[in-house]
Amino acid sequence: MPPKIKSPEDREKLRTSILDAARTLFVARGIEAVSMREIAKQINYSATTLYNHFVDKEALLQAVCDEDFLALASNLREIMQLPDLIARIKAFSSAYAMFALQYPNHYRLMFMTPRAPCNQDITKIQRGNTEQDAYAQLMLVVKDAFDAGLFKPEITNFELIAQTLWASIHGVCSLEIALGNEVWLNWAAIKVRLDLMQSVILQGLLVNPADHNESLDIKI
Amino acid sequence: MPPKIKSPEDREKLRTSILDAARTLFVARGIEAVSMREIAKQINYSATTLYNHFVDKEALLQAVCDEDFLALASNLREIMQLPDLIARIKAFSSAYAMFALQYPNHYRLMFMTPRAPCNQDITKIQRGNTEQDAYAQLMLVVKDAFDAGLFKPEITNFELIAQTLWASIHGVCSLEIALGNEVWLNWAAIKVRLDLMQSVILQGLLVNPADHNESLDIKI
DNA sequence: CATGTTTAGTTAACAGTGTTAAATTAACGA
DNA sequence: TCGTTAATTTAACACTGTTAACTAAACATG
Repeated sequence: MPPKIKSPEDREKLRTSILDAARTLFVARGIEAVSMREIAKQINYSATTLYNHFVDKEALLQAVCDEDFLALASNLREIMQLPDLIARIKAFSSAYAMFALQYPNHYRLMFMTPRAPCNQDITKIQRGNTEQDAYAQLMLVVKDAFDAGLFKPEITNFELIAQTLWASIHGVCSLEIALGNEVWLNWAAIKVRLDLMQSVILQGLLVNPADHNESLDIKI
Repeated sequence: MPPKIKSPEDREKLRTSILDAARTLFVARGIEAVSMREIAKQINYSATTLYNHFVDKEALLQAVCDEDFLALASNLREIMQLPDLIARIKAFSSAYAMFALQYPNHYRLMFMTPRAPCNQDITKIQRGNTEQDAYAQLMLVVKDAFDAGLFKPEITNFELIAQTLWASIHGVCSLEIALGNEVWLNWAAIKVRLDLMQSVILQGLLVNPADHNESLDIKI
Protein backbone atom coordinates (compact mmCIF):
# COMPACT_ATOMS: atom_id res chain seq x y z
CA MET A 1 0.00 0.00 0.00
CA PRO A 2 2.59 2.63 0.92
CA PRO A 3 4.46 3.80 -2.18
CA LYS A 4 8.12 4.49 -1.68
CA ILE A 5 10.87 5.43 -3.99
CA LYS A 6 12.86 2.31 -4.45
CA SER A 7 16.49 1.70 -5.04
CA PRO A 8 17.44 -0.09 -8.22
CA GLU A 9 18.09 -3.17 -6.09
CA ASP A 10 14.57 -3.08 -4.66
CA ARG A 11 13.17 -2.68 -8.10
CA GLU A 12 15.18 -5.64 -9.28
CA LYS A 13 13.97 -7.64 -6.28
CA LEU A 14 10.36 -7.02 -7.18
CA ARG A 15 11.04 -7.87 -10.78
CA THR A 16 12.51 -11.23 -9.91
CA SER A 17 9.74 -11.94 -7.42
CA ILE A 18 7.25 -11.37 -10.24
CA LEU A 19 9.26 -13.71 -12.44
CA ASP A 20 9.43 -16.34 -9.72
CA ALA A 21 5.71 -16.17 -9.01
CA ALA A 22 4.97 -16.38 -12.71
CA ARG A 23 7.25 -19.34 -13.13
CA THR A 24 5.80 -21.19 -10.15
CA LEU A 25 2.23 -20.80 -11.31
CA PHE A 26 3.15 -21.47 -14.89
CA VAL A 27 5.04 -24.66 -14.11
CA ALA A 28 2.18 -25.86 -11.96
CA ARG A 29 -0.66 -25.22 -14.34
CA GLY A 30 0.61 -24.24 -17.78
CA ILE A 31 0.77 -20.86 -19.49
CA GLU A 32 -2.73 -20.17 -20.60
CA ALA A 33 -4.25 -21.20 -17.28
CA VAL A 34 -2.44 -18.45 -15.39
CA SER A 35 -3.70 -14.88 -15.33
CA MET A 36 -1.83 -11.68 -14.60
CA ARG A 37 -4.11 -11.00 -11.62
CA GLU A 38 -3.26 -14.37 -10.19
CA ILE A 39 0.47 -13.83 -10.49
CA ALA A 40 0.08 -10.44 -8.87
CA LYS A 41 -2.03 -11.78 -6.02
CA GLN A 42 0.61 -14.35 -5.20
CA ILE A 43 3.07 -11.58 -4.37
CA ASN A 44 0.43 -9.22 -2.90
CA TYR A 45 0.48 -6.64 -5.60
CA SER A 46 -2.16 -5.48 -8.00
CA ALA A 47 -2.05 -6.71 -11.56
CA THR A 48 -1.23 -3.24 -12.81
CA THR A 49 2.10 -3.32 -11.07
CA LEU A 50 3.27 -6.12 -13.32
CA TYR A 51 2.90 -3.73 -16.21
CA ASN A 52 5.46 -1.44 -14.67
CA HIS A 53 8.02 -4.18 -15.15
CA PHE A 54 6.86 -5.97 -18.29
CA VAL A 55 5.04 -4.39 -21.18
CA ASP A 56 2.57 -7.28 -21.46
CA LYS A 57 1.98 -10.89 -20.55
CA GLU A 58 3.93 -12.06 -23.55
CA ALA A 59 6.95 -10.07 -22.41
CA LEU A 60 6.68 -11.48 -18.92
CA LEU A 61 6.58 -15.02 -20.24
CA GLN A 62 9.44 -14.21 -22.57
CA ALA A 63 11.47 -13.05 -19.60
CA VAL A 64 10.69 -16.25 -17.70
CA CYS A 65 11.72 -18.10 -20.81
CA ASP A 66 14.97 -16.18 -20.96
CA GLU A 67 15.92 -17.25 -17.47
CA ASP A 68 15.06 -20.82 -18.34
CA PHE A 69 17.27 -20.76 -21.39
CA LEU A 70 20.09 -19.61 -19.15
CA ALA A 71 19.32 -22.43 -16.72
CA LEU A 72 19.41 -24.94 -19.54
CA ALA A 73 22.72 -23.57 -20.78
CA SER A 74 24.08 -23.75 -17.28
CA ASN A 75 23.02 -27.40 -17.04
CA LEU A 76 24.84 -28.13 -20.24
CA ARG A 77 27.98 -26.17 -19.50
CA GLU A 78 29.76 -28.76 -17.43
CA ILE A 79 28.97 -31.51 -19.90
CA MET A 80 30.93 -29.66 -22.52
CA GLN A 81 34.08 -30.38 -20.52
CA LEU A 82 33.83 -34.15 -20.98
CA PRO A 83 36.95 -35.32 -22.78
CA ASP A 84 35.42 -38.07 -24.93
CA LEU A 85 33.70 -36.44 -27.89
CA ILE A 86 31.00 -39.08 -28.31
CA ALA A 87 30.31 -39.27 -24.59
CA ARG A 88 29.93 -35.52 -24.71
CA ILE A 89 27.29 -35.69 -27.41
CA LYS A 90 25.41 -38.42 -25.59
CA ALA A 91 25.50 -36.66 -22.24
CA PHE A 92 24.47 -33.45 -23.91
CA SER A 93 21.42 -35.09 -25.43
CA SER A 94 20.49 -36.76 -22.18
CA ALA A 95 20.76 -33.56 -20.19
CA TYR A 96 18.64 -31.77 -22.75
CA ALA A 97 15.99 -34.49 -22.57
CA MET A 98 15.97 -34.44 -18.79
CA PHE A 99 15.41 -30.71 -18.81
CA ALA A 100 12.53 -31.12 -21.24
CA LEU A 101 10.82 -33.85 -19.25
CA GLN A 102 11.41 -32.29 -15.86
CA TYR A 103 10.03 -28.91 -16.85
CA PRO A 104 7.51 -29.75 -19.56
CA ASN A 105 5.67 -26.44 -19.22
CA HIS A 106 8.89 -24.51 -19.59
CA TYR A 107 9.86 -26.65 -22.50
CA ARG A 108 6.51 -26.15 -24.13
CA LEU A 109 6.84 -22.39 -23.98
CA MET A 110 10.44 -22.47 -25.09
CA PHE A 111 10.34 -24.94 -27.98
CA MET A 112 6.79 -25.99 -28.79
CA THR A 113 4.96 -22.69 -29.01
CA PRO A 114 5.18 -20.58 -32.15
CA ARG A 115 6.33 -17.11 -31.29
CA ALA A 116 7.49 -13.97 -32.99
CA PRO A 117 11.23 -14.19 -33.58
CA CYS A 118 13.22 -13.39 -30.47
CA ASN A 119 14.02 -9.72 -30.06
CA GLN A 120 17.76 -9.79 -29.61
CA ASP A 121 17.81 -6.29 -28.16
CA ILE A 122 15.61 -7.33 -25.27
CA THR A 123 16.97 -10.71 -24.31
CA LYS A 124 19.79 -10.89 -21.84
CA ILE A 125 21.31 -13.93 -23.49
CA GLN A 126 24.30 -13.22 -25.68
CA ARG A 127 23.85 -15.06 -28.91
CA GLY A 128 26.77 -17.29 -29.66
CA ASN A 129 28.12 -17.10 -26.12
CA THR A 130 28.75 -20.72 -25.19
CA GLU A 131 28.19 -19.94 -21.52
CA GLN A 132 24.63 -18.77 -22.14
CA ASP A 133 23.36 -19.89 -25.51
CA ALA A 134 22.39 -23.58 -25.55
CA TYR A 135 22.24 -23.61 -29.33
CA ALA A 136 25.78 -22.32 -29.54
CA GLN A 137 26.79 -25.03 -27.08
CA LEU A 138 25.24 -27.69 -29.27
CA MET A 139 27.02 -26.31 -32.27
CA LEU A 140 30.32 -26.38 -30.47
CA VAL A 141 29.89 -29.95 -29.29
CA VAL A 142 28.97 -31.10 -32.78
CA LYS A 143 31.70 -29.08 -34.44
CA ASP A 144 34.39 -30.66 -32.26
CA ALA A 145 33.22 -34.13 -33.26
CA PHE A 146 32.94 -32.99 -36.85
CA ASP A 147 36.48 -31.65 -36.91
CA ALA A 148 37.69 -34.91 -35.42
CA GLY A 149 36.20 -36.71 -38.40
CA LEU A 150 33.67 -38.70 -36.39
CA PHE A 151 30.75 -38.14 -38.73
CA LYS A 152 30.16 -39.79 -42.07
CA PRO A 153 32.23 -37.92 -44.65
CA GLU A 154 29.32 -37.40 -47.04
CA ILE A 155 27.70 -35.02 -44.51
CA THR A 156 29.64 -31.83 -44.92
CA ASN A 157 27.53 -29.32 -43.03
CA PHE A 158 28.04 -29.62 -39.29
CA GLU A 159 25.28 -27.14 -38.43
CA LEU A 160 22.88 -29.39 -40.30
CA ILE A 161 24.12 -32.32 -38.25
CA ALA A 162 23.51 -30.34 -35.07
CA GLN A 163 19.98 -29.47 -36.17
CA THR A 164 19.25 -33.09 -36.98
CA LEU A 165 20.51 -34.27 -33.63
CA TRP A 166 18.41 -31.64 -31.92
CA ALA A 167 15.31 -32.49 -33.90
CA SER A 168 15.60 -36.17 -33.06
CA ILE A 169 15.70 -35.64 -29.31
CA HIS A 170 13.13 -32.87 -29.52
CA GLY A 171 10.85 -35.21 -31.43
CA VAL A 172 10.83 -37.78 -28.66
CA CYS A 173 10.49 -35.23 -25.85
CA SER A 174 7.83 -33.09 -27.46
CA LEU A 175 5.68 -36.09 -28.36
CA GLU A 176 5.99 -37.24 -24.77
CA ILE A 177 4.93 -33.83 -23.49
CA ALA A 178 2.05 -33.38 -25.89
CA LEU A 179 0.76 -36.95 -26.16
CA GLY A 180 2.46 -38.91 -23.40
CA ASN A 181 -0.88 -39.61 -21.73
CA GLU A 182 -2.71 -40.48 -24.89
CA VAL A 183 -4.10 -43.98 -24.42
CA TRP A 184 -4.73 -44.26 -28.14
CA LEU A 185 -1.00 -44.76 -28.55
CA ASN A 186 0.68 -47.69 -26.95
CA TRP A 187 3.84 -45.86 -25.90
CA ALA A 188 7.03 -47.67 -25.05
CA ALA A 189 8.66 -46.30 -21.89
CA ILE A 190 10.07 -42.84 -22.45
CA LYS A 191 13.56 -43.93 -21.42
CA VAL A 192 13.48 -46.72 -23.97
CA ARG A 193 12.32 -44.37 -26.69
CA LEU A 194 15.06 -41.88 -25.89
CA ASP A 195 17.68 -44.60 -25.79
CA LEU A 196 16.72 -46.02 -29.14
CA MET A 197 16.50 -42.61 -30.77
CA GLN A 198 19.95 -41.73 -29.51
CA SER A 199 21.58 -44.90 -30.67
CA VAL A 200 19.78 -44.93 -34.00
CA ILE A 201 20.63 -41.33 -34.80
CA LEU A 202 24.27 -41.83 -33.88
CA GLN A 203 24.47 -44.99 -35.95
CA GLY A 204 23.13 -42.98 -38.84
CA LEU A 205 25.51 -40.08 -38.33
CA LEU A 206 28.79 -41.56 -37.14
CA VAL A 207 31.37 -43.00 -39.43
CA ASN A 208 32.11 -45.87 -37.08
CA PRO A 209 29.12 -46.29 -34.78
CA ALA A 210 30.03 -49.77 -33.57
CA ASP A 211 32.66 -48.30 -31.25
CA HIS A 212 30.17 -46.38 -29.16
CA ASN A 213 27.34 -48.61 -28.19
CA GLU A 214 26.79 -48.43 -24.43
CA SER A 215 23.30 -47.51 -23.30
CA LEU A 216 22.47 -43.99 -22.27
CA ASP A 217 22.03 -42.67 -18.82
CA ILE A 218 18.70 -40.97 -18.47
CA LYS A 219 17.01 -40.75 -15.12
CA ILE A 220 13.37 -39.86 -15.13
CA MET B 1 -33.97 -15.48 -36.87
CA PRO B 2 -36.82 -17.88 -37.65
CA PRO B 3 -36.41 -21.10 -35.71
CA LYS B 4 -37.66 -24.11 -37.53
CA ILE B 5 -37.75 -27.74 -36.63
CA LYS B 6 -34.94 -29.23 -38.56
CA SER B 7 -34.47 -32.61 -40.06
CA PRO B 8 -31.44 -34.61 -38.93
CA GLU B 9 -29.84 -33.76 -42.27
CA ASP B 10 -30.29 -30.04 -41.66
CA ARG B 11 -28.86 -30.43 -38.23
CA GLU B 12 -25.87 -32.24 -39.63
CA LYS B 13 -25.47 -29.53 -42.25
CA LEU B 14 -25.27 -26.86 -39.60
CA ARG B 15 -22.86 -28.93 -37.60
CA THR B 16 -20.47 -29.29 -40.48
CA SER B 17 -20.81 -25.63 -41.40
CA ILE B 18 -19.74 -24.79 -37.86
CA LEU B 19 -16.82 -27.16 -38.21
CA ASP B 20 -15.85 -25.65 -41.55
CA ALA B 21 -16.03 -22.10 -40.28
CA ALA B 22 -14.01 -23.06 -37.23
CA ARG B 23 -11.39 -24.77 -39.36
CA THR B 24 -11.10 -21.86 -41.78
CA LEU B 25 -10.59 -19.30 -39.04
CA PHE B 26 -8.36 -21.61 -37.11
CA VAL B 27 -6.12 -22.39 -40.04
CA ALA B 28 -5.85 -18.72 -40.87
CA ARG B 29 -5.06 -17.38 -37.44
CA GLY B 30 -4.35 -20.17 -34.98
CA ILE B 31 -6.45 -21.66 -32.22
CA GLU B 32 -6.29 -19.20 -29.41
CA ALA B 33 -6.86 -16.19 -31.66
CA VAL B 34 -10.31 -17.40 -32.69
CA SER B 35 -13.35 -16.85 -30.49
CA MET B 36 -16.64 -18.68 -30.44
CA ARG B 37 -18.48 -15.45 -31.30
CA GLU B 38 -16.29 -15.02 -34.34
CA ILE B 39 -16.91 -18.52 -35.61
CA ALA B 40 -20.62 -18.00 -35.09
CA LYS B 41 -20.64 -14.66 -36.86
CA GLN B 42 -19.03 -16.19 -39.91
CA ILE B 43 -22.02 -18.44 -40.41
CA ASN B 44 -24.57 -15.85 -39.21
CA TYR B 45 -25.54 -17.53 -36.00
CA SER B 46 -25.17 -16.46 -32.42
CA ALA B 47 -22.40 -17.95 -30.35
CA THR B 48 -24.90 -19.80 -28.20
CA THR B 49 -25.93 -21.94 -31.11
CA LEU B 50 -22.50 -23.51 -31.24
CA TYR B 51 -23.16 -24.88 -27.78
CA ASN B 52 -26.09 -26.87 -29.07
CA HIS B 53 -23.68 -28.84 -31.18
CA PHE B 54 -20.52 -28.91 -29.10
CA VAL B 55 -20.35 -28.86 -25.33
CA ASP B 56 -17.52 -26.34 -25.30
CA LYS B 57 -14.76 -24.82 -27.38
CA GLU B 58 -12.44 -27.68 -26.57
CA ALA B 59 -14.98 -30.16 -27.92
CA LEU B 60 -15.42 -28.12 -31.09
CA LEU B 61 -11.68 -28.04 -31.68
CA GLN B 62 -11.51 -31.72 -30.89
CA ALA B 63 -14.12 -32.38 -33.55
CA VAL B 64 -12.18 -30.31 -36.10
CA CYS B 65 -9.14 -32.29 -35.10
CA ASP B 66 -11.00 -35.53 -35.63
CA GLU B 67 -11.82 -34.62 -39.20
CA ASP B 68 -8.21 -33.67 -39.78
CA PHE B 69 -6.99 -36.98 -38.51
CA LEU B 70 -9.28 -38.64 -41.01
CA ALA B 71 -7.93 -36.39 -43.75
CA LEU B 72 -4.38 -37.32 -42.82
CA ALA B 73 -5.24 -41.01 -42.82
CA SER B 74 -6.87 -40.58 -46.20
CA ASN B 75 -3.69 -38.94 -47.52
CA LEU B 76 -1.66 -41.86 -46.31
CA ARG B 77 -3.98 -44.61 -47.46
CA GLU B 78 -2.84 -44.81 -51.05
CA ILE B 79 0.80 -44.79 -50.06
CA MET B 80 0.27 -48.01 -48.16
CA GLN B 81 -0.29 -49.73 -51.48
CA LEU B 82 3.25 -49.11 -52.70
CA PRO B 83 4.89 -52.48 -53.36
CA ASP B 84 8.44 -51.68 -52.25
CA LEU B 85 8.56 -51.75 -48.44
CA ILE B 86 11.28 -49.14 -48.05
CA ALA B 87 9.77 -46.83 -50.63
CA ARG B 88 6.54 -47.15 -48.67
CA ILE B 89 8.18 -46.02 -45.45
CA LYS B 90 9.86 -43.12 -47.19
CA ALA B 91 6.73 -41.97 -48.97
CA PHE B 92 4.77 -42.34 -45.77
CA SER B 93 7.18 -40.08 -43.91
CA SER B 94 7.18 -37.53 -46.70
CA ALA B 95 3.41 -37.39 -46.88
CA TYR B 96 3.21 -36.98 -43.13
CA ALA B 97 5.71 -34.14 -43.24
CA MET B 98 3.89 -32.44 -46.08
CA PHE B 99 0.67 -32.55 -44.12
CA ALA B 100 2.40 -31.04 -41.10
CA LEU B 101 3.99 -28.20 -43.03
CA GLN B 102 0.97 -27.46 -45.17
CA TYR B 103 -1.40 -27.24 -42.23
CA PRO B 104 0.80 -26.08 -39.39
CA ASN B 105 -2.10 -24.88 -37.29
CA HIS B 106 -3.87 -28.19 -37.63
CA TYR B 107 -0.68 -29.99 -36.86
CA ARG B 108 -0.09 -27.87 -33.82
CA LEU B 109 -3.48 -28.72 -32.40
CA MET B 110 -3.18 -32.37 -33.29
CA PHE B 111 0.35 -33.17 -32.18
CA MET B 112 1.93 -30.25 -30.37
CA THR B 113 -0.70 -29.28 -27.84
CA PRO B 114 -1.08 -31.23 -24.61
CA ARG B 115 -4.64 -32.45 -24.24
CA ALA B 116 -6.64 -34.75 -22.07
CA PRO B 117 -6.49 -38.26 -23.48
CA CYS B 118 -8.81 -38.74 -26.40
CA ASN B 119 -12.27 -39.88 -25.42
CA GLN B 120 -12.76 -42.93 -27.59
CA ASP B 121 -16.50 -42.90 -27.11
CA ILE B 122 -16.78 -39.48 -28.71
CA THR B 123 -14.37 -39.69 -31.60
CA LYS B 124 -15.61 -41.02 -34.89
CA ILE B 125 -12.29 -42.61 -35.77
CA GLN B 126 -12.12 -46.34 -35.21
CA ARG B 127 -8.94 -47.07 -33.39
CA GLY B 128 -6.85 -49.62 -35.20
CA ASN B 129 -8.80 -49.24 -38.44
CA THR B 130 -6.12 -48.77 -41.07
CA GLU B 131 -8.51 -46.78 -43.23
CA GLN B 132 -8.97 -44.11 -40.56
CA ASP B 133 -6.27 -44.32 -37.91
CA ALA B 134 -2.95 -42.87 -39.10
CA TYR B 135 -1.12 -44.43 -36.17
CA ALA B 136 -2.44 -47.85 -37.12
CA GLN B 137 -1.31 -47.18 -40.66
CA LEU B 138 2.19 -46.36 -39.48
CA MET B 139 2.26 -49.53 -37.41
CA LEU B 140 1.22 -51.58 -40.38
CA VAL B 141 3.83 -50.09 -42.68
CA VAL B 142 6.56 -50.67 -40.12
CA LYS B 143 5.36 -54.15 -39.26
CA ASP B 144 5.50 -55.27 -42.86
CA ALA B 145 9.10 -54.14 -43.13
CA PHE B 146 9.84 -55.67 -39.76
CA ASP B 147 8.41 -59.04 -40.78
CA ALA B 148 10.47 -58.89 -43.94
CA GLY B 149 13.59 -58.63 -41.79
CA LEU B 150 14.58 -55.19 -43.02
CA PHE B 151 15.43 -53.76 -39.61
CA LYS B 152 18.49 -54.47 -37.54
CA PRO B 153 17.91 -57.76 -35.73
CA GLU B 154 18.80 -56.35 -32.30
CA ILE B 155 15.66 -54.19 -32.37
CA THR B 156 12.89 -56.61 -31.55
CA ASN B 157 9.95 -54.30 -30.87
CA PHE B 158 8.41 -53.02 -34.06
CA GLU B 159 6.03 -50.62 -32.32
CA LEU B 160 9.09 -48.99 -30.78
CA ILE B 161 10.58 -48.66 -34.24
CA ALA B 162 7.41 -47.02 -35.46
CA GLN B 163 7.43 -44.57 -32.57
CA THR B 164 11.06 -43.70 -33.24
CA LEU B 165 10.40 -43.12 -36.91
CA TRP B 166 7.44 -40.92 -36.05
CA ALA B 167 9.38 -38.94 -33.44
CA SER B 168 12.18 -38.24 -35.87
CA ILE B 169 9.94 -36.71 -38.52
CA HIS B 170 7.81 -35.01 -35.91
CA GLY B 171 10.95 -33.49 -34.44
CA VAL B 172 11.90 -31.80 -37.70
CA CYS B 173 8.37 -30.65 -38.50
CA SER B 174 7.46 -29.39 -35.06
CA LEU B 175 10.67 -27.41 -34.72
CA GLU B 176 9.96 -25.89 -38.10
CA ILE B 177 6.44 -24.94 -37.03
CA ALA B 178 7.42 -23.56 -33.65
CA LEU B 179 10.78 -21.96 -34.44
CA GLY B 180 11.06 -21.88 -38.21
CA ASN B 181 11.16 -18.10 -38.21
CA GLU B 182 13.56 -17.75 -35.34
CA VAL B 183 16.52 -15.75 -36.60
CA TRP B 184 18.58 -16.84 -33.62
CA LEU B 185 18.89 -20.20 -35.30
CA ASN B 186 20.60 -20.49 -38.63
CA TRP B 187 18.27 -23.09 -40.08
CA ALA B 188 19.17 -25.20 -43.06
CA ALA B 189 16.35 -25.45 -45.61
CA ILE B 190 13.46 -27.51 -44.29
CA LYS B 191 13.66 -29.93 -47.22
CA VAL B 192 17.32 -30.55 -46.51
CA ARG B 193 16.63 -31.15 -42.84
CA LEU B 194 13.86 -33.58 -43.63
CA ASP B 195 15.99 -35.40 -46.17
CA LEU B 196 18.90 -35.83 -43.82
CA MET B 197 16.70 -36.93 -40.95
CA GLN B 198 15.05 -39.54 -43.13
CA SER B 199 18.25 -40.98 -44.46
CA VAL B 200 19.99 -40.89 -41.08
CA ILE B 201 17.14 -42.57 -39.26
CA LEU B 202 16.85 -45.27 -41.90
CA GLN B 203 20.58 -45.87 -41.85
CA GLY B 204 20.30 -46.32 -38.12
CA LEU B 205 17.33 -48.65 -38.31
CA LEU B 206 17.80 -50.75 -41.43
CA VAL B 207 19.97 -53.81 -41.56
CA ASN B 208 21.30 -52.94 -44.98
CA PRO B 209 20.81 -49.22 -45.50
CA ALA B 210 23.23 -48.91 -48.41
CA ASP B 211 20.65 -50.42 -50.74
CA HIS B 212 18.15 -47.60 -50.31
CA ASN B 213 19.88 -44.31 -50.69
CA GLU B 214 18.00 -42.21 -53.21
CA SER B 215 16.95 -38.79 -52.03
CA LEU B 216 13.45 -38.18 -50.84
CA ASP B 217 10.68 -36.44 -52.59
CA ILE B 218 9.27 -33.66 -50.52
CA LYS B 219 7.65 -30.68 -52.15
CA ILE B 220 7.19 -27.62 -50.03
C1' DC C 1 9.14 24.99 5.62
C1' DA C 2 6.27 24.81 1.36
C1' DT C 3 6.20 23.64 -3.26
C1' DG C 4 6.21 20.94 -7.15
C1' DT C 5 7.76 16.69 -9.42
C1' DT C 6 8.63 12.01 -9.70
C1' DT C 7 7.77 7.34 -8.49
C1' DA C 8 5.18 3.23 -7.01
C1' DG C 9 1.34 1.72 -6.52
C1' DT C 10 -3.73 1.60 -6.50
C1' DT C 11 -8.74 1.48 -8.18
C1' DA C 12 -11.97 1.56 -11.89
C1' DA C 13 -12.96 0.80 -16.25
C1' DC C 14 -12.88 -1.08 -21.29
C1' DA C 15 -13.36 -4.39 -24.52
C1' DG C 16 -13.05 -8.85 -25.09
C1' DT C 17 -13.47 -14.02 -23.73
C1' DG C 18 -16.11 -18.76 -22.78
C1' DT C 19 -20.33 -20.04 -21.06
C1' DT C 20 -25.18 -20.32 -19.25
C1' DA C 21 -30.02 -19.01 -17.90
C1' DA C 22 -33.96 -17.06 -19.52
C1' DA C 23 -36.73 -15.48 -23.05
C1' DT C 24 -38.47 -15.78 -27.90
C1' DT C 25 -40.22 -17.64 -31.86
C1' DA C 26 -41.76 -21.02 -34.99
C1' DA C 27 -43.36 -25.49 -36.20
C1' DC C 28 -45.63 -29.68 -34.93
C1' DG C 29 -49.31 -32.95 -32.77
C1' DA C 30 -53.65 -33.02 -30.43
C1' DT D 1 -56.63 -23.64 -31.38
C1' DC D 2 -53.75 -24.89 -27.72
C1' DG D 3 -50.05 -26.66 -25.62
C1' DT D 4 -45.45 -28.69 -26.32
C1' DT D 5 -41.08 -28.86 -28.16
C1' DA D 6 -37.02 -27.60 -30.76
C1' DA D 7 -33.99 -23.92 -32.45
C1' DT D 8 -32.30 -19.84 -31.69
C1' DT D 9 -31.47 -15.34 -29.56
C1' DT D 10 -30.66 -11.84 -25.96
C1' DA D 11 -28.78 -10.76 -21.61
C1' DA D 12 -25.93 -11.71 -18.23
C1' DC D 13 -21.91 -13.76 -15.34
C1' DA D 14 -17.42 -14.18 -14.22
C1' DC D 15 -13.33 -13.91 -16.09
C1' DT D 16 -9.29 -12.15 -19.14
C1' DG D 17 -5.35 -8.64 -20.66
C1' DT D 18 -4.75 -3.96 -20.54
C1' DT D 19 -4.99 1.10 -19.77
C1' DA D 20 -6.44 5.70 -17.88
C1' DA D 21 -6.95 8.21 -13.95
C1' DC D 22 -5.88 8.66 -9.46
C1' DT D 23 -3.45 8.53 -4.73
C1' DA D 24 0.12 8.92 -1.73
C1' DA D 25 4.75 8.81 -0.37
C1' DA D 26 9.51 10.47 -1.13
C1' DC D 27 12.65 13.51 -3.12
C1' DA D 28 14.47 18.23 -5.01
C1' DT D 29 14.20 22.94 -5.13
C1' DG D 30 12.52 27.55 -3.84
